[in-house]
Amino acid sequence: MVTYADIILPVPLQGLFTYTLPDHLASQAQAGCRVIVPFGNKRTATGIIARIHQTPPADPSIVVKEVVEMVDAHPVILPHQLSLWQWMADYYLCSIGEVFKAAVPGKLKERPTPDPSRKGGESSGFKEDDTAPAFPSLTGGVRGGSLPLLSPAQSTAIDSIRMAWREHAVCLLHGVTSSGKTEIYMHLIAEAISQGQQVLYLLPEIVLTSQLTDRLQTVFGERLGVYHSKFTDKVRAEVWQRQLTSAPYDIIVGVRSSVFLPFQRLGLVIVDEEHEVNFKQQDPAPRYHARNVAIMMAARAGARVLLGTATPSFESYYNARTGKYGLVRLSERFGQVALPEVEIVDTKELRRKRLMRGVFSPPLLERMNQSLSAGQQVILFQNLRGYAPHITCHVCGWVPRCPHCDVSLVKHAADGRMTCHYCGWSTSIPEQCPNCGDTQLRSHGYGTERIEDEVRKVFPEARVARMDMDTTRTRRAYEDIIKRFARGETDILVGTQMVTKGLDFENVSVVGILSADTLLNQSDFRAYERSFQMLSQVAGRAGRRSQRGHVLLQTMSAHLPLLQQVVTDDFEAMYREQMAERRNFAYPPFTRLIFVYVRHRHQADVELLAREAALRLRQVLGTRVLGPDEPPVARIAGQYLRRMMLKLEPQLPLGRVKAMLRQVRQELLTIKTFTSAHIYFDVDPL
DNA sequence: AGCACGCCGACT
DNA sequence: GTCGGCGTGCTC
Repeated sequence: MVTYADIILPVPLQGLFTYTLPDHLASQAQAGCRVIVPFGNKRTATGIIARIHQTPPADPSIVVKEVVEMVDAHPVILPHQLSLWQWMADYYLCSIGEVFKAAVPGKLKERPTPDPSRKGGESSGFKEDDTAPAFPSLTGGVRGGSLPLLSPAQSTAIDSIRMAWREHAVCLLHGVTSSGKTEIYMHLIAEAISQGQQVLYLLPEIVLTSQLTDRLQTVFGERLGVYHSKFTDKVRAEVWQRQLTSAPYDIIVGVRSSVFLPFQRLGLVIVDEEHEVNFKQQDPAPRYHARNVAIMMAARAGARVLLGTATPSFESYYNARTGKYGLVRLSERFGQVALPEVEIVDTKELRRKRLMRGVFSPPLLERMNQSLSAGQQVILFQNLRGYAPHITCHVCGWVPRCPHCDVSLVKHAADGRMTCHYCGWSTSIPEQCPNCGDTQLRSHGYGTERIEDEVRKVFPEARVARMDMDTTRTRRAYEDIIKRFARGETDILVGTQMVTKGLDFENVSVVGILSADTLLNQSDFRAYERSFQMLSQVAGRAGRRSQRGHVLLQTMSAHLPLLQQVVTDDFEAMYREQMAERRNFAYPPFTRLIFVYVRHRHQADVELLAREAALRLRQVLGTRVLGPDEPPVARIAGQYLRRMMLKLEPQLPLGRVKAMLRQVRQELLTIKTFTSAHIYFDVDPL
């Protein structure tokens, strides 16, 4: 009898590919093992066996090829992972091959170079990589330190969490800033591993600094593994392989992609900062939400889930309030840290009175001066990197734009270039206007680089550092900035969102939000939810243990009710108000959204395709289809984009809708003029 | 997504 | 004459 294997290949094509397994390979082949197969014209690819069976493909026109080589003697993808991959492909409307691509470190997808010390075809796995393998950056912690002591409020919270888990797989921990969620996590982790279970601790990229990992390593020592996107692919592949051995890490602290790691006895998943938008992968496919994938993964393993945050996402809070998740509150600040005082600064008024000094208002300058002269530190938040978001010619009004995208170029003074923040294209800043030849090119608006400049002018004595994507290219640079600030070697830290996330600095007494307006003026329905989250988080950086901090929130819309809610740290009021809006306008969590994107290199074709797609979708979904319209940036890297929004009420059979979407895409792409187009979906977009 | 094939334009 | 642009089709 012929043995067939259905193989997952790293391509954006629907479905699996069937190959025959020659007898000498069939005996050792298992689902989850890697294989080398011929694919396409004289190409070979590394794939994963999804299934082994005896049924030839139904389509007689398919010429079945043979598996060339087995890479692994034992599976590198476990059965529950394969099942999770399939769920992701179905739910997020992508191919399982795309999930494979995102899930597995590059090293494991390459054809392995023959290892001279072993026989071919057995190069997989880990040498049991006898002695405990050396993981240079990961070990070296104190082995088995002691757990932190808990306050009564924290102990009560832990009891409530355990209680909630009796009824719900998922529990949301709504704990105000500085309430000490991390200590709670540590106790729950210790409890899980003492029962022989493994723990996954998910964090948004930016919070995963040595500040936290050092602390965890002090307690958990070598049982802790770290999975960070700033580690090399090699290290990530090693962590993966180690998780397959009989001595895996008990705890993995990691970013979004660590939900893909193999766990053999997962008992607990912690998603810290669960509201964080970075948990959602934007591009490329799979456009997945790591929190939701983690919940699905935990369900497969029978593990409990704890979602922690000071500002819950509406989705999670709604799930908790409606009884789908357990809900535990922690409203007491650890060590009686005072809530920072948030002061709204009306820059519109101050500008009118000509009292602004560049981007700085008098109250902000005053607080900064006080703080600096008391030997304390200041954080300044500006949500844009670079020097200035626009340059214009003072004479003719010319604005440099990206030749490939529909955006203007951002001036970066450090390298004298102007750069597209979408495709990365850049060119040197011209000496004179290419349009009229004048020499007066002017900068408009402020990025972090320019803020840093201004700060140095106003506070020439202060030691200033900047933290954004430009200054933290390497993990080293990133850690250095944080460490220097933590040691008090920096007085003022200027930065993008990076400075807002979970970094605890004892000596920060003033936080300045230079302009909340770009945040507040975003045009989508989540603008206020997001603004509240971000503003509360920045505010939380001010004044920890010993003193009450001051937050100065500069804005031109000083009278927005949302800002009062930030001042009083009133999440409930914000939630109630915004939920009323969501209900009225049928937005999540009252509906599910799917964005349908079409992309083409010709503008005329993309419009034609978008119109045709909308027409066909409306035949089935009617008024649930909105658009097509232009997304905020309607051309990226030379490709034109259009977008439709599907608003689906919860009662709608989602499986059938998704099958229809796949079908419509399929049909549209077979039309001659659209064959070179792209149609893709963003399920639960953020 | 890759990759090969095949068909027109402006070069040595 | 031919190098190379990209439009098209295919991958078990």
